[in-house]
Amino acid sequence: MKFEVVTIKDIAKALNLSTSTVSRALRGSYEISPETKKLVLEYAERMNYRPNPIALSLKEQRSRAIGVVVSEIANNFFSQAIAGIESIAYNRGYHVIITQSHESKERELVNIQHLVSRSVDGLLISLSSETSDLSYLQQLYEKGFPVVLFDRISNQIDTHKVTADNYMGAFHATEHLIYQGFKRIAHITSSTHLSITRERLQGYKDALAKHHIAVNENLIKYCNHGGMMIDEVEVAVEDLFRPKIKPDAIFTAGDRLSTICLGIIKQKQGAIRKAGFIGFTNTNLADLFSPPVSVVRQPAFEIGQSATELLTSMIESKRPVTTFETKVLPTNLIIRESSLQQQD
Amino acid sequence: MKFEVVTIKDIAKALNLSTSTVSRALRGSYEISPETKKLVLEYAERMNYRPNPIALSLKEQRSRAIGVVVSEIANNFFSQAIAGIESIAYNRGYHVIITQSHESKERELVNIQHLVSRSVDGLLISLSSETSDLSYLQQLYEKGFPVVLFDRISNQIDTHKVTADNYMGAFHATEHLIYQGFKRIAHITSSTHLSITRERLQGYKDALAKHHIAVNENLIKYCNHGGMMIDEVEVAVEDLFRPKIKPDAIFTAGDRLSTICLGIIKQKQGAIRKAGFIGFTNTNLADLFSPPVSVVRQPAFEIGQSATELLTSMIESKRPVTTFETKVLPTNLIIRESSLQQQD
DNA sequence: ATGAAAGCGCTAACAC
DNA sequence: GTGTTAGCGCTTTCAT
Repeated sequence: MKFEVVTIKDIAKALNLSTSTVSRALRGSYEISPETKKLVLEYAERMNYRPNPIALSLKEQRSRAIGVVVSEIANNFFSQAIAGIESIAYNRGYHVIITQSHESKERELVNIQHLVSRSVDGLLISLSSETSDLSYLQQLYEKGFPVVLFDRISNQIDTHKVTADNYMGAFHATEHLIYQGFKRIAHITSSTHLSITRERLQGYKDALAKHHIAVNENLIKYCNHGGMMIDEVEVAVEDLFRPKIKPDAIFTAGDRLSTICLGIIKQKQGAIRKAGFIGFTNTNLADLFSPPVSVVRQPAFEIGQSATELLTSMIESKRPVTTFETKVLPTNLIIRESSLQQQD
Repeated sequence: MKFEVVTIKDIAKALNLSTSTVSRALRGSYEISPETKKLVLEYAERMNYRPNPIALSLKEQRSRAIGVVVSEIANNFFSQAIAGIESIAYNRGYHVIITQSHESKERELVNIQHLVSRSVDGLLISLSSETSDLSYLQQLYEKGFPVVLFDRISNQIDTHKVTADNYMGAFHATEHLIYQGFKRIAHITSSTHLSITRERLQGYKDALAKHHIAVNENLIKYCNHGGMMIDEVEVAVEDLFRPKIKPDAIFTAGDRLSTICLGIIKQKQGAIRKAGFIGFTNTNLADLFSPPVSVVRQPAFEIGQSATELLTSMIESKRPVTTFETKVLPTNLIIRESSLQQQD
């Protein structure tokens, strides 16, 4: 069952022209006489003709659509990044198709394959926390398929990349805690497969080192599902606070991790409540928390925009692109109550 | 530039068969000899053959994909609903294409047209707050195109619909405030174009009526952009608290509206702080707020699931579907501190 | 059991 | 300036 859409053929028949003439008239070819052109255009308008993008994709092997793969749209960072992606894509004439990997490498692969076979013209990817083997993506990129990595990137692939300055973001957050007088700063982060994990971890460690605080591996907890499983975070927090000597501050490395961790802390009350807290998150609600929460905020919208600009320029480039850039955008340290030393 | 994908033609050539034989072998037709079948299947496997979905869509006028149009994915209700949609769609073999209207009726229309012309097999729509004229959608539905409305529905179209019980949700929220002793309960809501606005408003009014409290139109504020524009909400809150006699409680009718409103209240301090508060929102962070915020929570995931089940059954139905159901799922009133009467 | 050919909607090289 | 034709990848009728 099809929904009676007008095709070029219908117009041609109605106007006693050939399909090619109609096609040419529609796209304003100079070879067509003004009268015919007018005739066709008006009729098409009247019949509400719309070119069939599927036929176009099949013919031209392109779709004027770009595919996006993120782990989770219910994540402030990603929904803001997607807004940035759409803002650029739409006024360059691209549609945006959003898919989620839910931090699963299989799902990520399925999504990528589906998007590619649907002839998206390029891909914007933030890797799942499970992904360590990028060979599939690598093959794609070697065949010249335009891919831009953002947020969670990888050096296994040589292409354009856009991320926040995770290292400095973590460094400044940690240093801020140190300046506040915290001594035993815990770090809760996700899988070390992720570039963002490694960068933030390094920033944390280097800040400690700068201030002559020894890194204590017991104060670093890895939640490999990045907050997708609450239990994992709960165990991490419990582990952190079980020993006699407890951390006096927590620094979390991700959106979900931060909010889940705050929830657990709130629930557990007691000693934990008193620890300082700062986390990477793009929530707009941090102000509303009790206490208001200090955060490292990423320029999510701008990251989305920048990645999309690079992608569309790759797509539209005549010659294969061979030199790539990695854009690193500064993060924003927003200090609220949660990371201040309490005077009691 | 295409990415060297194997086509049926390639296989046919390599195996000295016709494309039709290969096609049939691939789909396991009984007319093909076991040997040929085996040969083809193995070769296809080896070459990593994947049918081209675009060609299939063009041929079959269907795509095994469903389109989703929501106002904003950066909204807890919608991202949860989308998770529900995906959970059903994927194991019925459908892909999900997500688009956002950003509460703009033009954008909504563009998205719908794009999805339809891309041959999605059906549409899951939550209307934008600007949408009042559904004639385009109506045409679609009259041609037999499967559409299911969810959350923000309309009686202009006779099809399957799934929503939360907005009326009762609002009724109970309001009644709860009344039981707490609040007398001047304000209601901040969005455009009356939206079904959810009207239903929640009615629930609010009826609860007041039941308890013999006169409805005061000055206590009802309409933010036509549903919280997309902060200013609008700010003006509403200011209007509410400018008069000498101020409201003693606020009941907000939407996700964004609720959180923005809380932000404004927090910022303004003073008298407003003391008002009771409850709002429709699906945020998981309400517990973390100060004070913890009472909410009306919608079964977003289940709404998404249910809508998708109805849609796929419509898509797969042999005969045109003529009787439709409207599913109404109960909301969940979660009482925390913000809506309790303070004893001071 | 297999092949040839048409057709889904569109464009473009090649006539005339 | 306009028409004819082939082809994008696939399925399917119709021959054989």
